[in-house]
Order: sequence, then C-alpha cells, then structure tokens
Amino acid sequence: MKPTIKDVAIHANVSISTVSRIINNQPGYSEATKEKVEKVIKEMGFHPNGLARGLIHKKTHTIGVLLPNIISSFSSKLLNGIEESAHENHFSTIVCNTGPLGNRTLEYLKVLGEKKVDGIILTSSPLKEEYYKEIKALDIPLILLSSMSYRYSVPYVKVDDKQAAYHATRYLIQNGHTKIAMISGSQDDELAGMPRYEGFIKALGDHGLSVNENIIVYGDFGFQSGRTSMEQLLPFRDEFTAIFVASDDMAMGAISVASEHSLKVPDDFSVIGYDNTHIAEMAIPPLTTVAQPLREMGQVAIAKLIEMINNQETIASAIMAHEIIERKTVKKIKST
Amino acid sequence: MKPTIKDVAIHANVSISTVSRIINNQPGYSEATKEKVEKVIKEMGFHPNGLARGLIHKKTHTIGVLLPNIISSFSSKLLNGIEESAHENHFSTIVCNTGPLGNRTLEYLKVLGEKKVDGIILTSSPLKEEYYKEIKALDIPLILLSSMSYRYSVPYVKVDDKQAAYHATRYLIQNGHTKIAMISGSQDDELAGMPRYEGFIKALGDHGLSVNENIIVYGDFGFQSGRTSMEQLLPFRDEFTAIFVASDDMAMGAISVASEHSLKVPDDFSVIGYDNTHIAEMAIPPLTTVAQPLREMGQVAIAKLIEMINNQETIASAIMAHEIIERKTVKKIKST
DNA sequence: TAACGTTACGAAAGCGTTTTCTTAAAAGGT
DNA sequence: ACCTTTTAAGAAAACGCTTTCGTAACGTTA
Repeated sequence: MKPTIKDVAIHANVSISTVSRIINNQPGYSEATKEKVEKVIKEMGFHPNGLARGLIHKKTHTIGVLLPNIISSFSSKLLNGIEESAHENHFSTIVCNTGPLGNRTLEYLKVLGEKKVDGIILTSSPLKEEYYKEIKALDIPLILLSSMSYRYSVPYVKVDDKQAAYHATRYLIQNGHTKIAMISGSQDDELAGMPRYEGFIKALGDHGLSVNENIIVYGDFGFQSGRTSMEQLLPFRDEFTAIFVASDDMAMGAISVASEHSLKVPDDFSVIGYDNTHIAEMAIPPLTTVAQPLREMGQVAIAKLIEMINNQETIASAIMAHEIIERKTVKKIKST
Repeated sequence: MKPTIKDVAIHANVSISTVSRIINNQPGYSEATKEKVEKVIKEMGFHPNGLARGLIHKKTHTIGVLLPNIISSFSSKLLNGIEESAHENHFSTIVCNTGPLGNRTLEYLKVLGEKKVDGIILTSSPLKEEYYKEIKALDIPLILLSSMSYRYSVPYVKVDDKQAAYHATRYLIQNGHTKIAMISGSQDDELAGMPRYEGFIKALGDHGLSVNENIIVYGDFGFQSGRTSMEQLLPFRDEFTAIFVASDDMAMGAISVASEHSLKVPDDFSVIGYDNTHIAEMAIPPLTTVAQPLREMGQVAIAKLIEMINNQETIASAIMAHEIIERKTVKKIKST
C-alpha cells in the first residue's frame, strides 16, 4: 500500500498538518522539521493523493475534450494543440470520441461531470440543446472549438468559414479560373457546411460569375465522400477548371479518383482544399489549401478555458486568422 | 453549488446511507423510499461525486495513455482503438503526449500517479529504467503497446516486426524484385528500427540476394525523413527496383521526392510501406504496405490492462498478426 | 517582570462518498 | 402470545488530504 500523509507524519514524528504545510510550502515550521520531513517523504516515496486534494479544493486540474472523431488529421492537430497547452498549464486532458454524429456526447458529459473535470472543450460539433442543458446543470465552464452556437452564448474559437471560403474562391478566380466547381460539406451542417458554401457563392457573385448547380456537390468532409463527390463531378468535366473542396480529406479523395481517370491535378483542373492538415503537405502534388491554425486554436481554447475556470465569468470568443497556403494544385491560367 | 448526497438525504427525509444504497442499488430499503429518493435525485439533479467515490474505492476508472506524438496517423489510429475500447468498459482515457523522445514521460507519470489512474499504456517507446522504476513505485498496472522490453517482464502487445519486415521483403522478391533498397528507421531504435532492418536482411539472405549497403538509408519514421532518405537514395537510382520503407509516412515522403524528380511509382520503382495508416489509402497511387492492426491492438491492450487491474496478476503478452495489403505501388516484374 | 507578539506545531473538522455496525420494527414460527 | 429471524433504516467511521483554530514556548518591549 502506498504511504499516506499520515504514514509520513508518524515516521517523521510530527503531525499531519505539519507534513501538509511542508508539501504545499506554506509557512509554519522550522527549517529543521522541514528537512526531517522531506527526508522521510523521499524515503517512503510519498506522493499526495490527487483525489483527496481534489475533493477538498473542488478542482481536478483535468479538462474533458469532446471530439467527433480522433482519427482525422483535423482532430489530431487540434488535440495536439490542446493537450500540449493543457499540460503546460498543469492540466490533464481526457479525450472523448463522441462518434461522427456525436451520439455518445451525452454519455461522455455524464462521466465528465462525475469525474469533476474543471472545464470542457466541445470541438467541431453543434451545441445541441440537450448538451447545453446538461453542461449547464453540471455547471462546468465550456468552450466551443471549431464550432459555435447561435442560440446559446457560449464562447468559441474558430475561423470565419464564410470568409475563408470566400478567399479560397477568390484565389481561384485571381488565378484566372471562371468555371469553378465545389465539393461542399453537408448542406445541413450549419457550422462548416453552409458557411463555406455561402462564402463560395458570394465570391462567385462578387466577381460577376454565375452559379452552376451541376458542379456543386455535397460530401461529409471525409476521404470517401471526396471520392464519390468527384465521381459525381466527372460527367461535367468540361464545365469547370478548378474545384474548391471544403476539406483536405475530401480533396485527397477527389484527386485520387481523378488520377484513376488519368486526370492530372493541376494540369487538367486545379484544386484548393481546406484545413491544411498534414496530409496536405504529403499529397502529390502538395495541396494548395486554406489553413486553419489548428494547433494554435487548441492553445487559445485552453487559454480561454483556464481563464474561465479561474475567474468564474464568461469570456470573449476568438476568430482566428485563416491563410491561403500556396502549394502545387492550383494552376494560373489565362482568363478566357 | 451542486447538490450532494447529503442534500438529497435531507430533502428526502432519509439518511445518507439509504441514499447511497439506492444509487448503488444495494439491498436495504423499501420500494416506497426508493421511489421517493429517486424522485428527489431527479429533481435536484444530483450526480455522485467521482472523487469521493474514488477515494474510498481506490479506483478512478481512468487510464493514462502515453504517446510519443498525437498527430501521426499511427498514433491516432492506436489511440482510437484504445479510447473506444476503454469507453466501452467504462474507463476514461487521459492522453499524454510525451514528445518524440519521450522527454516528458516522467512528468506525466508523476501526474498520472497523483491522479491515481488505474492503469497505464505506454506506446511506441522503449521502457527506460527510470520509467519502469517510477511506475513500479506507483504500483500501477502497465502494458506496453507497439513496444516491448527485454529487460523487464512487462506484458506487451505488438506485431512481430522482424517477421513482418521479412514478409514485406519477401513479397517484393516474389514479385520479381532482386535489387531492393530500404529506408529504415533509426539504427539505435531497438523496437521498430532494428527488427525491421533485420527482417529485411534475413529475407534477402534467405533468398540468395546480397546486401547492398549503398541503398540502405536511415530515417526517423516521419514524412520529412522519408524525403531526405529518398534524396540519399537517388544517386543509386539504378541499383534498385523496389524499396521497403519502414513506415507509411516515410514512404509518402519518398514517393513525393521521387515525383519531384519525375520518377513514377510503381513504374520507375516499387514501394512497400509499413503500418497501413489511413494515408496509405489516400496516397496516389494507393500504397501497398504491411498492416499493423492498430485499432485492434489498442483494444487488446485495453482488455489486457483491465484484466490486470481486476485480478492483480500479470498477464501474457500478445503478438498481433500483420498482413500485406496489396495496393498499387508494387509492380510485378520479370526476374532478371 | 508583566503584557504582548511571534513562531512552531498539533487537534479536529470537513470535503462527498461507502460501508460496517447497530437498532427498531415487522414478519414468521410454534 | 412469545421468541426468533428478517427487513428497513440510521449513526458513525473511514478514505487521504487541507485548513481553521488553539496553544505552548519563546522572544520583545516598556
């Protein structure tokens, strides 16, 4: 059995209180006793029990992170920023894979509540009423990452998707493309689906280009759906010279079916992705994409969350800057 | 303030003990009181405090997972299996990104110890003496995942790297290749570096092929190092027709520099990777590789860990089956 | 030397549970 | 109708800490 503070106290011939004061270095003991006690602590290999501490302080120094999947390069990068930053601030992170539709979210919220996490980060998924209520009841600080809520005033950190999509599209236009297809996210995804679609449409309009519904298709941000989307686009092959794809994974899917049909990117058509996950650099050719500062977003989320934990009040949201990363999948063409 | 069991007891006009018995459904109360108490629990939105419970039971239903990085597709897939399986068994997972060299391992072990996790999974990194001692002192069940220890008898789950490498190489040979290069992991990595190298060498020998040191280069399993490794191989371009690469990420790096030099895979040379992470399927062309059953390995690790947690004794290790996944980067050629 | 601060420390309450004892009441047996 | 067993419930200790309160012992100061 691991030694407790009591064991230390006995062996060092002092009271429990004194040991406690020493390990938390609070005043109230002589240099002599301090040394004596510390010696005993070393010898016995004593480590304070975090549960007992947490029980008293009502703080666990642990946060919960809810992700709709762990395996996407998108989530990994986010998680990476979160975990790193949390650790630097002496917090541990419990990861919760809620599943693609967030099915398990409620289950996870229950356990996070029982485990008394100090804060929760909900990533990449809408804040449903039931989630909000549960978290409200739990009374745990919450921040949305790569997500936001119109209904509830919960702080969030994300990029401006509509604007980023606008810029991506404009970038294509500036490179001489006038016939532009889009592989969008789901139409009823109001977080990442619609805004990117709207940004795309707006950019087209602002530059006097008309919308061709034939060449707008919808996926679910995943690689496979990028493949099927591209297959839907293939029949309209001559109606576009570039595609704006709403995620890097889908872009990869699109490029891979193109390649199976002997279509080369960017020679046969250009592609710009979205996210700048690490597969964008690994792609052949490297994928031009709009970067979300994923790691940084994770860090900011943690910083804000900790601020909420410390000073009970709610906090301002953050819109992070996006950026077009020029690589090799967009070709400059003469305007028609 | 969240209600405690005491509040519930008062409002329901029963003792704390009765409430406790009811929420843990142990016998000792009438149907009437049960309903009364459950009603109060609902109304007050009471949830038992996990810390207090943990303090008594000396169980937190939490495990710690140490990973050398979170962002690689390799780790993600492992973590995915772990988290999923842990959740199914009512365990939460704390992730710890120890950094590429495992620098932060000791720090993390300390906090895992204080947080009283029920078990620890150490992935993809050697069990150094200091780690072992710390964990031993903490007296927490440990399992190695995609790792093992010659020195300490700690259960592990991994694939047989030497054999898998042997098979990968043999696969190349069976496809008619006789001049085979290797992009290996680090030479002083005795976990994944050496065994794969040895398997490669042995396969060559067993099939009467000689070893050409010119075309064996060393990376660190990452994408970038795959790139630089390939650059080292380029001058010896005509001394090989195929490359066995010790990780998919490095394979991607290799293929991408090849492509920059207008060398096509598999037409100009074949490539077989290692891991079967999801980038292998996303690659163009899709990467032939030797699969480690990563998710399954995570699951098995959890199963074993839980077994160790429940019945104090140590447990047998598991060697998981690997498999060659044939995709498009290996060309069958006539033997010379 | 009396009055007063300090300093160094211990005793005990409390954090929110579970669990072991008790005990009073109800039920069962003859 | 009386004794025994079962059932329903409460009191209190325990888990491992922190923290408040109290108090001896030791200077200081006037």
